[in-house]
Amino acid sequence: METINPNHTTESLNNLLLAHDIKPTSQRLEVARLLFTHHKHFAAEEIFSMVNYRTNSSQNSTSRHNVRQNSVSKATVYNTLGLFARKGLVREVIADPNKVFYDPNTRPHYHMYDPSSGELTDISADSVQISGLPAAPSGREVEGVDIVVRLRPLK
Amino acid sequence: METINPNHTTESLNNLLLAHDIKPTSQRLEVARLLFTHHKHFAAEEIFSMVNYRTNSSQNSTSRHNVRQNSVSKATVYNTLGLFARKGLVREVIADPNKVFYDPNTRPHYHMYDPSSGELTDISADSVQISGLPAAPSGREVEGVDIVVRLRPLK
DNA sequence: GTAGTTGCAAAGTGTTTGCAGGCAG
DNA sequence: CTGCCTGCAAACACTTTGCAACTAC
Repeated sequence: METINPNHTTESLNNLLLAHDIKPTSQRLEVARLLFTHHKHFAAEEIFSMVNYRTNSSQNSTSRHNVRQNSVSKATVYNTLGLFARKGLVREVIADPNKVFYDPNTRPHYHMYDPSSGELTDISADSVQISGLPAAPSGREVEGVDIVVRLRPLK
Repeated sequence: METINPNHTTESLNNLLLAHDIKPTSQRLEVARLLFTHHKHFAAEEIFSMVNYRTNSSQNSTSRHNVRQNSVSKATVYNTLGLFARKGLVREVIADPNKVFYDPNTRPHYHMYDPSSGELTDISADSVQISGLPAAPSGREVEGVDIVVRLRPLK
């Protein structure tokens, strides 16, 4: 289900952050790497534990840019994710009342969610047509339209 | 914004609960009354405080069915709302990561949410057309499709 | 130096649970 | 009597905050 995209070098992640007006610190790069090398939606707690209890397999031996920090504090993970979301690098997905998912895909698309497995998958916006949604009331504008197809196990 | 529908007598609420296989206790009737006499979406905490810090204006003098309890505990409010949702009396709306809204309208419809005001309003399903959503993966079925039009204040 | 960043622990918020007592059939 | 219902307080999960130490330009 989860695929790895190895096309993100530390260099390109660096540029990605800079392009979004985010100063690339080693912690932020750690979090960004997780988000952008896995095609998957993560909750903050998952990111926190992945960053801390896992040694990244690639470029662990001869990385010359930074001393690899094996830990990013919880506060920093949350702050970083909030920052990424504010800067438009990732998108928050509200599908489960218990946690926010962070989605590295910021282009319009929708989601399918299975609460029983916690699995959240993308639905491409290309095939989906919606019409007839009302306009925003005065003084406000539409920020986005979220669609969540909610699944349950077959009886 | 909020309208009162006085058409729910204690009697009809009683039948409503019974029809949904819920034993009508005085606490459950309190919660049901709140949900069904206001055309509004409530969060659990709101219901908790409304039930406890407000005297219901109607039928306070000569109600002969139950001694009016001026308080419903927090646990009971949450248990009751969970029960109502499980039994299909109300619907949970996941629009805000901080709280679950309970919607007395269980027929298909969508929502518009303004996080800055906390206001959640209905969008009738009649006018909205969606097509192209993928089928559920094997072993699962679609429980429902949630659409949330997310608003923000105009700049 | 100065401003932004980090980590820790503590606090906070919404929600759930364990359990003893209560009430209804 | 028996089983469900209730209320309290404690526990919980996720997230935010205050603050002192740190780092980079």
